[in-house]
Amino acid sequence: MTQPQPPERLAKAYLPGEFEHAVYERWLAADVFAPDGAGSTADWGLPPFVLIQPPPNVTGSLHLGHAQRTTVEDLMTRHARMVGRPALFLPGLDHASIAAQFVLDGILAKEGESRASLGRERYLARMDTFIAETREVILSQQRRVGGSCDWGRLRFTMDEVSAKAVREAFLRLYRKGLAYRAEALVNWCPGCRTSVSDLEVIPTPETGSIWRLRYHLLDEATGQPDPATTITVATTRPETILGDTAVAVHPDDARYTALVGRRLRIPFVDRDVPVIADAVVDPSFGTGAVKITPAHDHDDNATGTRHGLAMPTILDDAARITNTGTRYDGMDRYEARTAILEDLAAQGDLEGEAPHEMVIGRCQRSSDVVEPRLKTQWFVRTAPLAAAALEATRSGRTRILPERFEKTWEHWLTTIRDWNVSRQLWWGHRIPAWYCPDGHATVSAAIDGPDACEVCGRPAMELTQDPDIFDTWFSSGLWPFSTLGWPDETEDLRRFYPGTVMETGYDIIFFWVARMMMLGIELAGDAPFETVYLSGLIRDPYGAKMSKTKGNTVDPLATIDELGADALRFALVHGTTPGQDQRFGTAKVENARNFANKLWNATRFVLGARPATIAPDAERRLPDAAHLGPADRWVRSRAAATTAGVDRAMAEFNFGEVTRLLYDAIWNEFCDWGLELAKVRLADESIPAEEREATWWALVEALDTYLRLLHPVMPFITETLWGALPHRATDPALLIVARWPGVGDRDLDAEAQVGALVELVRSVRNARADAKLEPAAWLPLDVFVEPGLGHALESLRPAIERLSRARPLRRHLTREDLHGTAGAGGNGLAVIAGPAEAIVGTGLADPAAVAADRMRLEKELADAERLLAAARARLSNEAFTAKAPPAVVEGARAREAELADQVDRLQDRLAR
RNA sequence: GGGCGGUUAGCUCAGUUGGUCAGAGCGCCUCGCUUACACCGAGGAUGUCGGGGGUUCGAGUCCCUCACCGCCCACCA
Repeated sequence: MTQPQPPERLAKAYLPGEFEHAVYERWLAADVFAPDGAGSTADWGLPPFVLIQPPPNVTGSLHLGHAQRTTVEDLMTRHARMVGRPALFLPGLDHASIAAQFVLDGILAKEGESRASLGRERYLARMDTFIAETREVILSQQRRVGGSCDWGRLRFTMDEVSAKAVREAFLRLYRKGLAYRAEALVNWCPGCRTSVSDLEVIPTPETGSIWRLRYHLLDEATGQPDPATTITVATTRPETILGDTAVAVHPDDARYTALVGRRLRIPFVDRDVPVIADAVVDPSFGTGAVKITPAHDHDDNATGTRHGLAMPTILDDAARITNTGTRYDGMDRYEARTAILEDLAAQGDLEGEAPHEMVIGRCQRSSDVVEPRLKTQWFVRTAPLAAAALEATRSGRTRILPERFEKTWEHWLTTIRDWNVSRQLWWGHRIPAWYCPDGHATVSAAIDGPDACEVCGRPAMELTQDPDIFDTWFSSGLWPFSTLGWPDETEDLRRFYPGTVMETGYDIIFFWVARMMMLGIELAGDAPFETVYLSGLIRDPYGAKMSKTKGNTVDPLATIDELGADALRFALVHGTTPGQDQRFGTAKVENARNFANKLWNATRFVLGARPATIAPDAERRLPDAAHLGPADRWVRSRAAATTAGVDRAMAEFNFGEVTRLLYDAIWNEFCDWGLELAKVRLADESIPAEEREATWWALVEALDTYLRLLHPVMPFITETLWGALPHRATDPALLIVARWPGVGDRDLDAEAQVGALVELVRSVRNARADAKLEPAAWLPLDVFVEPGLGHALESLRPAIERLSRARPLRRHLTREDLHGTAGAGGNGLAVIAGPAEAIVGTGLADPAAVAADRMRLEKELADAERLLAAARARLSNEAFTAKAPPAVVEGARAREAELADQVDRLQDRLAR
């Protein structure tokens, strides 16, 4: 460990921009981010903590969602590090093939270029230059937020380590029959010119039309259409009649029973197709007769398979009509729709049109209407993988937080369909499958591909590689182990797989989390993480999802520039609940900045209040217990209580609670009372030096504890302030690798005594404010406290005088004495605060003040009587005393006694 | 059509296993530049915890139901 640095000077004002960058540089220089770095905490013999982070898109820039994730991830990592676990927060980037291509295509379009005009090779070269520009952006932003990532282990899903893992993963899946190639219906986006997964199709409610079309049945004798016998189908997609290969009706639908088995002619293509019976048809919908287009509709495809129907494809990559031999070939799907409707109308077969509410699948990326289409693609067989993933969560091997998402998880994995992993894009991992002229497929993990066709032995030169690439999520799904060098048996893989916590937004639970689970268990032999922590989404102040197109994004960097990264981080977790969306406005960040400012100034005060008998560079000492006053003991005890609370909240992943506890403890306890009570004592030369020293050391100790506890959330300011405090010889130079505080002993006596005196001061202030007395005026205060409080009162007398602006403060040893002398005749403001009572001397008070005081006391009496009545009613209920736990009944009795006493005293006072 | 979440002070939200839990921040009102902090301090006001039932000695806290708002999943042409 490095020697502690001498205390630093703190600037008068809290200016986060002045030190955040420098602090980050110090961490980097000290090599504390790597779990095995020179400054790491890895040597304490605890198991590693591995945080798995969703790698942001390489072309992206930081939005609040990233900042929030980074904050939560980083705070867990920092906490683990301080606890002493070798903590790995591995940073990375995702190549995001479809998203990146979408961005680049947009840029190219502005230059008058396109994917097609450049060609694959030049396009990919262009992509390389593009991401070279963008990749540093997001990484530097992550640093600004304070992510304590191990930059030496930075991974990119398109780097060679990842590429090797992708090839190997696919080969292994293929060999086990878990990856297969087949012609199947896929979701085709005509805009992106690729297939997309089911998850990337967004069901969009829209108002369209539903048309009724008339098909002519064939005369059984002549085989020609019978103008008199027709069947009417309802469709929202008239253009697909060109691909119809049947009309289906429900088997029990009496209207059509006679027609089942007969044939009819599809117009324009002149195809004769059967009327079939299938229970998929809902007789109550439309006309009860459905046209079947097996190549362009998911339902119809299933129907077609059941009935062995032909499946002609009638749409090309651009969703133009093709292959029908009609005049519609070459027309766009919507042009063709219009044309076909016109033609049908012309021949009298368009029976009607009606508006229709429906749900249309649109591409998540381009918003184009997705077209179901038959295509030969690679698929991953998900059933066995999903079963294993479910087993992992059901057995508790992997825990999902918040737990309610387990239901979603279960549902999705039990109904999952095979995963289409082929994409007709260029930017991504090329599928490592080669085909020989005879159509045999050879999958190879070798970087140069196979030597020969594994079926017929044709040489490599006669083989051609599949032009398609993998779905981005295929490589992302390998992230927890591909980043560690898998499939090689690396030291990192051995140490850091499986990971500990995976944090991400609940919106990618299926896209990413499920895929990591499935692939991790199958390929790396174990579930990739112990805990899945799902964060809520950040929304704008009006509750809308933030998006660039809406222009309602908050730029985290601008916020950091203005208010500091610590404030942003604090605001992002303060008052939040796991998995719950949060609306986000700058007011929260300002509050957090104010809190940081408070902490800054509190530290400045403590440093400045150092008794002269302690050298500026003194080594940190524990206060000598014998010299501690009640307030000092209170401060220490409250720090212990806070530590215990923070530990509990951290263990429950309840980070909103962590910040709440610290905010309250630091602001409302430590600053408002701890410092105020210590202030007078520290400045009082008449108090023995050793006592003042003890007080100061107690403050330093508590502040040290709070800085440690707060460090995971507000790393920059805590590091800076901590650096300015005196340290122990055993402390490291940097807070980031300092020990997480142990839970100290509570001092309940001190808590009770100081708590009572704080209450007394509050009550006095209250009474003075109610009576509208001059706040600055020093007024005599006569006090009685119960015997147990006497010592604490005397010890804190100067502070109490100051805080309640009491001069002189006279202590009475009996209640009678207090009221008899000071409060005779009802003079002065009476204050009754539990074990303490006081009278604020107002001298010859003006009648208005006296009246106001009386009103206050009467209100207090009324409140107390009401509460007392409630308490008594409760206790007189035998069911309560019999059934409630003894501790609760005991508490109620104590409460009753207390209230009764208070009522007595108030009545007594009012009677004088 | 299923599933999940939300409905608590003017606004944004916390409220662990049911028993001083009716709270915080912002905003608002009244005071105060007291030598850490006006990015501050002292004090104050505002809620039948969405509606209705139920369980319980006791319910924002558990159960049922209804009403809105939002999200996810889903093959009705």
